[in-house]
Amino acid sequence: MDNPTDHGDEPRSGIDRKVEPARADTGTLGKAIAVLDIVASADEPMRFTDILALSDQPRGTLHRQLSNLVEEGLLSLGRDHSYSVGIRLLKFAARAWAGNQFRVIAEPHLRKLHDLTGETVHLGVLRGSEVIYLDKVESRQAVRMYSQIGNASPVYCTGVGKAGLSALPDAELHAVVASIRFRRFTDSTLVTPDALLREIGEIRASGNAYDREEHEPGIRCVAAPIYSADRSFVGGLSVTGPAYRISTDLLESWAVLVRDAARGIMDDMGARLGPRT
Amino acid sequence: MDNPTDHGDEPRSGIDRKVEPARADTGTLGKAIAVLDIVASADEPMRFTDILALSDQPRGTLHRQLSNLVEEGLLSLGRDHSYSVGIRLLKFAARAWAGNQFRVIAEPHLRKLHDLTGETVHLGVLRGSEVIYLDKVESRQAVRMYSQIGNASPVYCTGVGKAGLSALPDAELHAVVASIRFRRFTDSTLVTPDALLREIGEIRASGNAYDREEHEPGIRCVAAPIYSADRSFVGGLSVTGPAYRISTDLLESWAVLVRDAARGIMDDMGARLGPRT
DNA sequence: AATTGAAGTTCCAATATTTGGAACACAATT
DNA sequence: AATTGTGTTCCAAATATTGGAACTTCAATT
Repeated sequence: MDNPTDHGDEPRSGIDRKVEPARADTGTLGKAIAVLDIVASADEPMRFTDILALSDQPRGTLHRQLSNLVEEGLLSLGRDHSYSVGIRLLKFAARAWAGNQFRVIAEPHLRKLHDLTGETVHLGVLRGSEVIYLDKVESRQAVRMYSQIGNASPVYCTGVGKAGLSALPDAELHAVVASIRFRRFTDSTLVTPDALLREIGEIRASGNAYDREEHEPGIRCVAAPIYSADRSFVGGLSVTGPAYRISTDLLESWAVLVRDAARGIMDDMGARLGPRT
Repeated sequence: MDNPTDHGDEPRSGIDRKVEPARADTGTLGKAIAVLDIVASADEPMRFTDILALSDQPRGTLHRQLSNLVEEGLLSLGRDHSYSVGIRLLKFAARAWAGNQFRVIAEPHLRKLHDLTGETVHLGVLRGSEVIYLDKVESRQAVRMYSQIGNASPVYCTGVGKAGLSALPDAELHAVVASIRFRRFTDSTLVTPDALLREIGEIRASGNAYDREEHEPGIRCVAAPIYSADRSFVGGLSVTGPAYRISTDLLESWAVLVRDAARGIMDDMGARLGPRT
């Protein structure tokens, strides 16, 4: 819940002062978005000097970039000179969500899976070494949905993440795994590339990924991968619940349901996106 | 859609160059975001040529801009060469929402207002001539929340919008009103600047704005403005319900509740944002 | 199967934009 | 009043963007 989008790093260069480029060149836009990302990744509003310390830009340059971002509504500048993410992004995101074909297609399947299991169902897509949650169906909607949708979690300790990884071609899989900065969330968290790759192998064989309290203590889930034929799109869905209520056996009994739902979604994607007439 | 800040030079120059809404100059970033906005404003994925027709950029330029946006994850490019809004924006928006101090402060007040009235409560902020909804509390959350949050509606035919307008200094108010392109949604929609300004006067006097089926037939609401002392921030909140259930008298009886909630939010903002230590 | 045309992509010299160091302004603190 | 920390502005030099034209790809049509 904290690592920024940057992946890709500089293998050598003993000093690791700055993060950044390594991405294909996106010019001026890329630099501006990197600044936006810095602000978005912080837990609270940042002041100019804070951002200056994290970006490796000179003062004058950073100042103009921030001004432009504010002018465009992508950032908002408080009276106390603190920058936070702008509401214009909400508008863009509402469009991104409503218009996401994958999500729209998946929605009825998520509901059905929720009806069958009675537990929370998640839908997510891979983005670099993160999973971004696209949708969620749960019984009690007392908890705010926004707390989950759009949120990013690590690939290596979530069911949806590992399911997605299992669908990647080996070359991409290894590239992603190599870019992961492992962090131990619980006693069960996989914290080495080897352990993760071994598990990916099992997921490929069985068709299901599990999160055995690897991200949050007391939370388990079973997941299955969803992907387009050419792997240009890779994600997954999962059923999640508290360990005290969901025994390992019960969880495993849902595996086939989750696979079926994933299969159904992929069939629908093929039908709707494939022919394209 | 924003008011042009002066970038005064070129006093005369009889020639009218075709270009642009005269926004303050945001350089390369602004052009890229304008392209993003074109894609986000469409109802379905757009192909290169469609975008080309709406942007007044040459092919080569537009192509690079799109490539950069895709590379940054702000757009996604389908196999069929169609562009749609990228999921990275969801991640940014999740941060924008979770971190929005105004929303966080307002939330308990929204809930209380919902408890008192039993109807749907909205929270929104002004952005140019639009209202962007930040939060929503309703009884049945069966309807997906995302369908509302982040969505933009016109200022001139929504309760929150008119409430917000009433809190603007006259200069800004007139600038915004002048920029509105009125459209008739229902028989009751206000479609002239004069009618709108007259109503703003009444709202300023009474402290409450009403939407009397002006945006959607059968939907009424009562709203009140929320604003910071220096008007750097302007929004509103409202209670909305179906006309068949909410009589005009009932709606008016809630006016004071809505004003009280707005007052409570502003007090809390003052307490939390004002001192700032 | 070959042809055609529309859609998408790449290239590169000319041009406009960004860069970044340093000076300037403002506010809070000593 | 002086000092320090922060935010803002300025402008010549460096760099990225621009946009017309050529090239490629794909699908429809002959």
